[in-house]
Amino acid sequence: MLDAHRLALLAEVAHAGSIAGAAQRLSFTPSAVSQQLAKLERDVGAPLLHRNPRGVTLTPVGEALLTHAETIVGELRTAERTVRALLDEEPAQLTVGTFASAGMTLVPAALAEFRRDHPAVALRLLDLEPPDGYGLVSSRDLDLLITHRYPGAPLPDPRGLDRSLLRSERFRLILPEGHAKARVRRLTLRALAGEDWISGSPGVPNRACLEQLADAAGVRLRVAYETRDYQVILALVEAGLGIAFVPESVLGRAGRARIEVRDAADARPAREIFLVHHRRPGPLVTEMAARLSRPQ
Amino acid sequence: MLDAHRLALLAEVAHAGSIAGAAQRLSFTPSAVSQQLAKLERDVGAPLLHRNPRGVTLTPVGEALLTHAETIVGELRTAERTVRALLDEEPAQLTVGTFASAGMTLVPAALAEFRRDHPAVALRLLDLEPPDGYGLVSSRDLDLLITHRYPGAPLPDPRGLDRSLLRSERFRLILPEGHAKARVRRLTLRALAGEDWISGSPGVPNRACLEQLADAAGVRLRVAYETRDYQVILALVEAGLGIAFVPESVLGRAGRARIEVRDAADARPAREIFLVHHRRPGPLVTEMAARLSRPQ
DNA sequence: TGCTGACGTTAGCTCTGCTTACGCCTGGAG
DNA sequence: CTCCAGGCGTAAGCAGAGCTAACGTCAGCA
Repeated sequence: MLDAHRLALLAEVAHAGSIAGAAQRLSFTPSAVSQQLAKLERDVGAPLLHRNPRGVTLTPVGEALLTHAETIVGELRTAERTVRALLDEEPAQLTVGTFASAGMTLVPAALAEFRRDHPAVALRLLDLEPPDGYGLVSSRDLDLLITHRYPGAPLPDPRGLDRSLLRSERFRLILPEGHAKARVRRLTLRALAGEDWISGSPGVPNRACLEQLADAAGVRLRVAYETRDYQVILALVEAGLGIAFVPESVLGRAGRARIEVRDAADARPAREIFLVHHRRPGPLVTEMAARLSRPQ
Repeated sequence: MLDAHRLALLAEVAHAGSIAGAAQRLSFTPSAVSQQLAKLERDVGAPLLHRNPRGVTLTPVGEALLTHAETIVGELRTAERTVRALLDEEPAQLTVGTFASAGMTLVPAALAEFRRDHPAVALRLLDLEPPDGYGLVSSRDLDLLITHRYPGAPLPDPRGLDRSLLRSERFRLILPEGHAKARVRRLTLRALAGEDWISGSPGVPNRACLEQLADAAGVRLRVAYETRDYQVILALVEAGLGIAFVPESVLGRAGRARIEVRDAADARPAREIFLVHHRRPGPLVTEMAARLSRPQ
């Protein structure tokens, strides 16, 4: 039988992206982790990691084993919670994983309410960008994951977890105040093809979405500034450096003073926001999920 | 995090019913097993076993942990199989658990066919009486379980496994050849209340079923001979010592020479036979299940 | 070409975990 | 009642697993 400790180590290394990183998180020396992984590979009979000069990546066998490792670690933690619950030793801790913009908009209100009602519960927040995070829910590093999908991006395999649509959030077009195109009644992507766009780097879902929209409209957009941080995008637009699509929620309730908010007639993207948790969530998870679902 | 090895040990001890028994199966000394269990109890923070003079039984916490232990062991074995399959190292082994009478009737034909088509696959057969066996499927000690339910007996929690009804098998009333009551056209339980009955000991599902039937008919039956072995029951009836209900299949295709087979008009019990296996069975399991399902 | 950061290896020590030996307890046979 | 068998637990000792520390190796970079 495979060794669960070593599998847990594999999961940790996969998440950290390097042996040294995992070792640090676990308060071990890299050597110890390396040796244990070597033994796991001997047990399995095949290499699990590609040793790159900068960190490691998983082989196909390693990938396959990783998903199992995560469910096993999750089962071990579930077992632990079961007996804790039987012994009335509630650990009272809730770890929520969010993507950056949700962490600034959706989550704080729910978190504040939750904290008011359950001051004894230790709340932890983790930043994760999709499609990461599912494995951490499987392994119970995370109690609740808030994740999203941009149009066209694939929806990851739920791996036996419970996933529900929290809401669908449309994107708005933002322009600097007084921008020439802001006066146009019916804005289209085609009409905006000549502008300087602000978006994420290639590969970031944000950017992929924008390029897909442009393809659909038959135009080619020029991305003049690259950043994945929506707050930075807002600042750049405010400074008159370009235009962008941003999720409605990052605009805030009151809106921004020096920004014009419009819609493109031929491109109305929206991202879906999902809640992911274990099949039978505890009461704390259920309550937090309910708070997040409540319209604000 | 709990130690998976110790949890596996707990499962082994629970199945064996004693520390010494588990130790023998695992080729350890009882002392080693005892020490590991003591450490597991310290980890958990609560006793898991009642130490009886003859063997051990689980505490409620132990029971709860056992089900988790079984799924964890099962997950570990699943992980192992996944990588074996990726590396094309099929272990080619199939372990089937059956109850005694199925082992003599249902299974042999299917097993023979299977062996003919897959001579390289190692077949193992385990005898188990319901409601045991589900845990062994969870922990992958068993690939396929054939189990049954007598009328009125509770159906165990499937625990995330796949359970399908294989068939429903009625019971027939058997009497010694030339028995006075064998001439009666319409036999009833009430009319047979004065006879010597042959059945299992109290607690055996067989016996519980008989008593329930008697209650329903408003009579009290006298069990003169107790045995759970249907072959022995047949022999006793042949010898003229009493009458009994037996599953149809134990009568064999040709029937028995010195036995009269009848039905009771007011009591026509039947037991349900189930197939239990993991959610996503491998091809060998699927094939064996198909063979068993085929009417003979 | 030297420097940095990451991984791997080796030697050595600590500590886990097994065995052996022994004691305690209960239930059944004589 | 006594004795014995079978079960569990504890103590001491030893082997091996697993960690640390120190050093070696390699790729990328100035």
